Amino acid sequence: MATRETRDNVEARMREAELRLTPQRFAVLEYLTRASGHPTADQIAAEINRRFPRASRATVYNALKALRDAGLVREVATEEALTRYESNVEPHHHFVCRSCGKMEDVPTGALPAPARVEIGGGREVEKVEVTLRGLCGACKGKG
Amino acid sequence: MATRETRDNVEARMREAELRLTPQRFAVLEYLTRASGHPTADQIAAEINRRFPRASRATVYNALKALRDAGLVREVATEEALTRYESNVEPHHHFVCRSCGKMEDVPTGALPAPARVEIGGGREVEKVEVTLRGLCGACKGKG
DNA sequence: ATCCCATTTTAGACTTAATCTAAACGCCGA
DNA sequence: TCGGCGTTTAGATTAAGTCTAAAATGGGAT
Repeated sequence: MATRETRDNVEARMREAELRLTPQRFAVLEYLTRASGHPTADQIAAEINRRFPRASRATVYNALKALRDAGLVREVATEEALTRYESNVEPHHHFVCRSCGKMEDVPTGALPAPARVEIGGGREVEKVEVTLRGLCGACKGKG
Repeated sequence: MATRETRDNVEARMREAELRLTPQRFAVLEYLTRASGHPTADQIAAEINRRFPRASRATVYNALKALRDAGLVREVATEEALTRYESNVEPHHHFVCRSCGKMEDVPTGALPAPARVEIGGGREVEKVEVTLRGLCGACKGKG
């Protein structure tokens, strides 16, 4: 259940971001604020549809896009999707250019990421993925 | 062009992994060995189809799966796919359980990942994503 | 309070990555 | 060489996400 405080806070954040306060958009942010996990767009759509049975997929994606652009929510990619392959199986990191999409290898030595990681919580870390994002040399030159 | 050395090396790696040496599978690994980038399954399929016009998508995916299971190729997820959302926009890392798929936040302080990164090559790093993968406490308990 | 209109929502078709299926094929050990 | 079983094939299917055009509406202007 959304508390009064949560509702007011969500509303304030949306006003501050100069986002039009539609009920659907509001519901998306309100749900994400109290959701403990990292819901997928589908899970969010299911929740929104409980209150707005006619809400379409596009509405949810539109809302998420607007909230993301406003810096109110964050997107996190998971591995269950478009995949790239390489035969270099030695440990290394990746740099992905946000302009041209090119992916480049980055030697492990370039970053102080540890081989063994202990984060507690009874979890067993098997591997660490580090992805750097930004502009590659070529795209940076083009302005 | 594949050199004789490359072909022999690819063949040896497949034999060592006890993988049946089909021409299509061979071509996939051979292509990945000389490909400098990080091709997608589609790009790999296009290349394979130049030599095997009747090769189907499933063949490419089967080959990649077999090579991945044998440790000869690595899969790298990119951001262009299934996305999860959260309203926590403060910097932090993620732990993803390979058994139940649950994603959990990991405080930045738990890892020595730097806020600013310099990797050279004229590239401008705008953000660093760190994803830890393994077994969560609950799944570890279930054996 | 009402009007207006740019923004947003809606329904559903469309795109694309990846998986599944069942039948035909072919690698490789005996 | 032969035969079994793993692999390939063609095409249907699933699923995430995008697109479109028409209808609805938030919120500033009057």
